[in-house]
Amino acid sequence: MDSLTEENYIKSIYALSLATGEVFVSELAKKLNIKQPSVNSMMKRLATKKVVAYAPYKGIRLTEKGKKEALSIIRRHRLAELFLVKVMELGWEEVHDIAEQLEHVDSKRFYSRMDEMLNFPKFDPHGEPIPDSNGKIYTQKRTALSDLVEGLTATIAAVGEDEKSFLDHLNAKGLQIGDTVTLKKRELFDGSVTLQHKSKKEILLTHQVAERIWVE
Amino acid sequence: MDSLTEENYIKSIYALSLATGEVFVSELAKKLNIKQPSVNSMMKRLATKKVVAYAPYKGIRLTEKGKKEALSIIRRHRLAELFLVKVMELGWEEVHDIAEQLEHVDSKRFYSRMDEMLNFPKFDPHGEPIPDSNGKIYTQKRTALSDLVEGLTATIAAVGEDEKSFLDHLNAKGLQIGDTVTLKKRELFDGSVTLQHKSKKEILLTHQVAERIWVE
DNA sequence: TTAAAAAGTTAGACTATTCTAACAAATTAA
DNA sequence: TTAATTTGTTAGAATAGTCTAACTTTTTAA
Ligand SMILES: [Mn+2]
Ligand SMILES: [Mn+2]
Ligand SMILES: [Mn+2]
Ligand SMILES: [Mn+2]
Repeated sequence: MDSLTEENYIKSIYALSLATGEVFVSELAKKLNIKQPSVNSMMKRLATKKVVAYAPYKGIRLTEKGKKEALSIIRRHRLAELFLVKVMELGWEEVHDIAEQLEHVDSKRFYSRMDEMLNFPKFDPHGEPIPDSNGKIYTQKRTALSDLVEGLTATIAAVGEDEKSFLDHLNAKGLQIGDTVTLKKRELFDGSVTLQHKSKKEILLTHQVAERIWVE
Repeated sequence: MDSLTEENYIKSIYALSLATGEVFVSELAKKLNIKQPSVNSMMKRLATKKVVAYAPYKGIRLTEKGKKEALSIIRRHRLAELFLVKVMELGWEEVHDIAEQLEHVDSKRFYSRMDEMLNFPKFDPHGEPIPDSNGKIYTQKRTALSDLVEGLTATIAAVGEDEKSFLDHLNAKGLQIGDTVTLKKRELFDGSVTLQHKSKKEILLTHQVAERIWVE
């Protein structure tokens, strides 16, 4: 079994390698807020455990075993987040930090009961897909709200971040998963967008925020 | 803040010192399944943190601060166990191991929501009192089923152990918290007892089992 | 194609936990 | 009240994680 620390490394490697399949020591170090030499020695350890493929000066990539483990951790994290929102009625902005801890709980029963109580859900409270128990995960290219064509209407499907500060911001703007928005105007100068919201209100979002909202 | 390891020491010290107020290095070592020198060095550390009062060759005792921390951990453990049984519908025999992990989750919200959902419960699934958020805990002398006078009828209030193997045994015997039993006969030879159960069945328990069941 | 700059490694050190071996104090038994 | 036996402590070592300092390789820019 992996330690909590190892699980966190694996999860981060998975997230960072989604785009290109590989990650660099420097990226991992920044993401985990630790120094490069620490990452370097952990990679040697994970390589010994056959979780990553790693050769000096080359990028890091998860092995099939490593991917399986990553998806299992992500499954637990997202299932926990949804449970906290649906069953325990916490806000979508306060569940990530708790799920960071619950994802390391070692108990098949705990998670299978969550899964049952939530009726085998497919998405977490932030719209992210929940891998199934075999590690299969729903994926499809998504459109960022910042790239939506002017004049078009779309539905908010997911948010690309679940940090409290970002979600507090969306709460303040009155935006939620499932909301329908129409892109009224995109400023050429700074990429900020003005939305027409179902609430009839016009909402202004900076590019930084709009690019973290996925629509379909 | 205390580490998970420190929390486990504190909880064990509390449990072992209930009777006399103090614990010995050897007892703690046995309970935690670690060697005496490890306990010794941890006691030095906890003494520095003012969690225990400790002098070489003298017993260990929790300070007021240590007791508060112990009760807070026990509260989280028991709240979690009850939540797992009442909300997640797990069996009383399978919740202890999960609660051992959940008790270390650092989140006021998580526990206050459990408390609310359970309507501020006073007892856990094993009949043990749940300390309130100020650390107050209900206590009263209890009678062991093994000490019940022959012929008397009583109600099972709690079980003194929540290990799966013990609870599986009670499940097999058909005994639960709240059940009314009459002590039909106590064998002088081995202290085993025969009960008349509400289910009309007669149940035979060894002394070892009967002394771990509290009645009132 | 050199010279910076960036990225990655090694070496050595430190904290948290725990262990074994060896020694000391306290308790128990003869 | 000696001699065992039990309990507790010290010393020294090991593993998991991390860090800083000092290189080494790669990459980027000039
Ligand atoms: Mn999350
Ligand atoms: Mn999420
Ligand atoms: Mn328990
Ligand atoms: Mn219990």
